[in-house]
Amino acid sequence: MDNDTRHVLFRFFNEIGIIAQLSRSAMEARLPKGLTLPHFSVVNHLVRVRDGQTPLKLAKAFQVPKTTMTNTLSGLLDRKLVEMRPNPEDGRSKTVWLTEKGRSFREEAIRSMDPDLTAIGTNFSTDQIAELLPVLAEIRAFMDAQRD
Amino acid sequence: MDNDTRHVLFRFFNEIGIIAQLSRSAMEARLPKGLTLPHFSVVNHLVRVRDGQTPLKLAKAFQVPKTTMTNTLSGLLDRKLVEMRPNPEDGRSKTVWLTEKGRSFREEAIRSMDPDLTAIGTNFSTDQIAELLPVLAEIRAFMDAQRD
DNA sequence: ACTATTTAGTTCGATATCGCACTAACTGGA
DNA sequence: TCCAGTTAGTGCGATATCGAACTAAATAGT
Repeated sequence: MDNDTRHVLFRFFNEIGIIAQLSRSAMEARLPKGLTLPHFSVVNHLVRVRDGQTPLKLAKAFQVPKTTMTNTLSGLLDRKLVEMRPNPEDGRSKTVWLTEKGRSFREEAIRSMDPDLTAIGTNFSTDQIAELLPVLAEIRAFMDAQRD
Repeated sequence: MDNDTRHVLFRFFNEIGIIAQLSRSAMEARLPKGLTLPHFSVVNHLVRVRDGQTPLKLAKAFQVPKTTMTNTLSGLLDRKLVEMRPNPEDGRSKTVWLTEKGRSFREEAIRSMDPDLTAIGTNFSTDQIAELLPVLAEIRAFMDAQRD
């Protein structure tokens, strides 16, 4: 493999990693103490997609081991942002539902992140960022398919 | 803030986060058991930039708390991939140096990642990825400046 | 020179991630 | 109707991350 190519890819993943790290800590700085990005992400996912999903399905959606999802969900349960109900279709399983508190937590969190997003939106062309999305999505999909 | 804009930015950071997660686990799958991405990154940094830096300087370069760097370095020390020497310019401080084992570890690690990088290099236009770098670097630099 | 403040690094405790192993429940084949 | 194998979720132990508090050394102000 070409040395320049390797270098480009290394830099690419390096930039990606740093931005991910910075955005994560920026988001967590806005969340109530004790809540992390995964907590928000799960609640957000339940709003955007739909609630009532099983923990395993969530673990797969976020590509984390199910033990990690168990842990994340227990934090949300402790704070009553979600609740569990039995899965009528499978006695081993559960379903995860948003509470009112969970929905308002999400809205509040999104609102609190607005200043940071606005800062980026005003300093960068949103169109330019939007143009990155297809490439990023392709790369993400490819890597996702590779992992196994 | 415009709802569409918010959505674009959310998706952007979401894609970034997923790619970071996937690339991290892909890399770690290639590393010797017990070594993580930060371990590799530090060794790689010492080769690319130069060794003999202080732990604090490394912590700042990677934007992690110094306690995290202490922990990462202790893993590298245990495996004799780096060694510490006193800092002649500051009695409180240390300097971190690569060992021969550290250098060959880095080369071996890079070699072992080649298949994965090649897969991406052949399925995507490297030029296209290279074009993303300036934008990503700008965003990274902006966010970096924001955090405080 | 002396003291207060700052700085480099570590220790400690809390929490997140995640592999392994376990239980309970479902499924498929005789 | 059994039983073997699979699947959903959890408990536990190991390690990573990181804030708070500490020690030792440097520095700044007087």
